[in-house]
Amino acid sequence: MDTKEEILKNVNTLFAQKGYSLSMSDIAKSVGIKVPSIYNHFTGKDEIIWTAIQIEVADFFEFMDMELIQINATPSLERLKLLFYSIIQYFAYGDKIQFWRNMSLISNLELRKNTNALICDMENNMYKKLQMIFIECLPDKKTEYENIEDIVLFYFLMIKGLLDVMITHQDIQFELSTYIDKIWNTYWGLISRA
Amino acid sequence: MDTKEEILKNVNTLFAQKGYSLSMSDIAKSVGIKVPSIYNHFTGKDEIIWTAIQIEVADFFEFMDMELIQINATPSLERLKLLFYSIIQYFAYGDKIQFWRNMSLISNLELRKNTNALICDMENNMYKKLQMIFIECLPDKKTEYENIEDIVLFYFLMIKGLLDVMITHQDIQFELSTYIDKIWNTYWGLISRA
DNA sequence: GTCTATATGTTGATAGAC
DNA sequence: GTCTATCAACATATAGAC
Repeated sequence: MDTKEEILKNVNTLFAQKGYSLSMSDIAKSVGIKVPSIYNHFTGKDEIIWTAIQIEVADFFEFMDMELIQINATPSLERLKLLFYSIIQYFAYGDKIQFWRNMSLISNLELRKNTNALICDMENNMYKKLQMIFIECLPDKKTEYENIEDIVLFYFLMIKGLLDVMITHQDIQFELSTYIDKIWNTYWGLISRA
Repeated sequence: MDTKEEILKNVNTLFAQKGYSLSMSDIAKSVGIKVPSIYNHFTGKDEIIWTAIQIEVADFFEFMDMELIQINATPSLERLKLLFYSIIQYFAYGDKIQFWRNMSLISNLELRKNTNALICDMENNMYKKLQMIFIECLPDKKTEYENIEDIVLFYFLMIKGLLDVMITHQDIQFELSTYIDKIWNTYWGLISRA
């Protein structure tokens, strides 16, 4: 792997741990080079972080697209559950939740604005795709189409809320998988009867 | 107001903006004193931040207790809605969402552990109190007691998810109040039919 | 209680040798 | 492409005068 890729890979971990306050020396140390060498690949710290963020968002986007294709193979009723668990697992792996959290808290205003705009774009795109999945998966239910919008919104909220819980409980003993099951069952129970 | 209070008040804003990476000179400048003067009131940066966090969590706790008392005056069915809007408004005021977000992302491991433990304690306490409100407010519904637990869990998740959206959309044009109404109506619609 | 002066380390970034 | 050397600015923290 070339140095540039190596830098970006390590910045992923460092940004998750320290957010925008990660230092150039942190990066250099993790890669095994000296600080000035970094400037041969990037113009500065902001460019490195912004690149890492763009890659991570694109990665998640790609992951979601792959998942949406894959779930076509499963029975309609199972798809939403499968997708839910996949998304949670994506963020649970490594430090991804912390990474995404730090994205929205960057103290550099311009960088944060760009980042949040990127996240919103991605979410709106996902929102539309999810809506189609929902319409497909809940055809025999009495759910009106206008309600589907709200139910998709809730699907997002549930995931966001769950990720928040996972952050807060990161350092303490916690039966996560039971908790996740409970949440899904509640959600499914609620929308099935709606 | 004495200097110590003034420091803590300003640290509240600074921590919301910069998180753990706020600097002693940031604090000094905001209060209008020199850095060494801060050490006459606190042993160091960690103590200041930890104190500010404890105060904020206690403040929220107190706020919730006051709200729980106040809503007794409203009709049973309106209580949960009123409480929902109150909580959202609490966090929407000033930089409180950012403050709470930064709490869970402190790069100092020990401080973060203590902080998250504090948050969990507070939430567990709130959880129990909310459960009682729910049992009181949904007596004529066919909701079984075991379901109430899950519905309260969802009440929390919905709020957490909504706060996440508010963070992501902080810098862009966004019809927040419409969005909030939509979420509440969906939630209420779902649990009313359950 | 607040200050000046200072210690000691770290930050992001650049110049220029190899 | 990587390095050493260097920079000015900043960090947390302390000693000691007033």
